[in-house]
Amino acid sequence: MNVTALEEYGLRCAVQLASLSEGKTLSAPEIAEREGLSIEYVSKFMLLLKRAELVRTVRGIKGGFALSRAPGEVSLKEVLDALNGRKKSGSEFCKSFTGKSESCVRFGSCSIRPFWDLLSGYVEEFTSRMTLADLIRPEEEIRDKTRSIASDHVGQMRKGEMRS
Amino acid sequence: MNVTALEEYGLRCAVQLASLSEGKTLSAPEIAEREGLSIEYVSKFMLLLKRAELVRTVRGIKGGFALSRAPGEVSLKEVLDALNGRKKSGSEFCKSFTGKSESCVRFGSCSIRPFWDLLSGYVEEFTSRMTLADLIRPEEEIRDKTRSIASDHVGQMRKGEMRS
DNA sequence: GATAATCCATACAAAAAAGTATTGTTTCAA
DNA sequence: TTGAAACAATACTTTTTTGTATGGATTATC
Repeated sequence: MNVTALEEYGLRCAVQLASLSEGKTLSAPEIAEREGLSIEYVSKFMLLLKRAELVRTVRGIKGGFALSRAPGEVSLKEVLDALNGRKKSGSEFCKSFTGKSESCVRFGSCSIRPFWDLLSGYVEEFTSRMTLADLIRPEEEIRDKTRSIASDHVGQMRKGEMRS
Repeated sequence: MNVTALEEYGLRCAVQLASLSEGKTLSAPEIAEREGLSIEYVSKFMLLLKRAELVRTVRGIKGGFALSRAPGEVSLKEVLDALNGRKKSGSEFCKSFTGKSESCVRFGSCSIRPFWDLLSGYVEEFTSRMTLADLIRPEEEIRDKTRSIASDHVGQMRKGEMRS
């Protein structure tokens, strides 16, 4: 259960853009410098984010990258999904669920499915509600928001219980 | 943010052992059959679990594997850690924290560290408290326990707030 | 325009993960 | 005591991920 390089570095690059003032852009060399990554590698991430339309670009000399939406409107889940290029994310946590049911040996009665579903449910909610804007705020505030999300999640599980 | 093959398949094999009655063992061919995996592959997982002393083995014909402790005493975190062989797990979620601080470009002020820490804190708590015995109980009960863990987690974050 | 700095795209190389094969050791049972 | 079935260990192959290199397109500036 780990974070891929693409996710980690790509997200960090996206955060760099979040603290950019309106109208400005940041070039790949600048981002690479700030994050200690190669320019080529950064370019690769940014291309993925651009294709997902999370980032807009200005070409030519003096060009660069900027978020195409306000940082508060971009969830971490969107960024992570874009970087993973639609392979697997969020609730599609486990290999037992690659889309086709044959990929899961005991699709109907997978011993670990309930576990994954419950864990990934939280992860998905957390990443969906946390935005790029949140990441550039003081740690204390990130913590507050996390508590709020976790608290809501408990509430949702209670509702689910009643429904059943 | 994905689950490795080792984690998924290895955990499923461990769960097979959890529903085994006292004194019995399950052979690699049997586990492989039940999980739809190759015998060689299953053997690989089991070796890791044995080395972590989570599993005991009986050699020779009629041999096999069994949990070395009661299923309720084996946390999923222990199993997952054993399968990952001490690479990275739990709170050491992100690549920025591979042990040596140089591996993180901006160690003191990593933009995504607070986020990872908060998310992985939940994951760690969840996997630490959930046991192999839990996974073979009805989904409803797994859900109940999850809610309980999540609820405690919110409480702990509140305490953390007061402390600061 | 020419030039330089940038994005764009894809191809390539290296490393890690996933999965298989093989060889050896143990032990039951005929 | 011999054969078969199982664990033990490691080597090997394939696939995926990670990271680099290269060639082209775009545009500000001189």
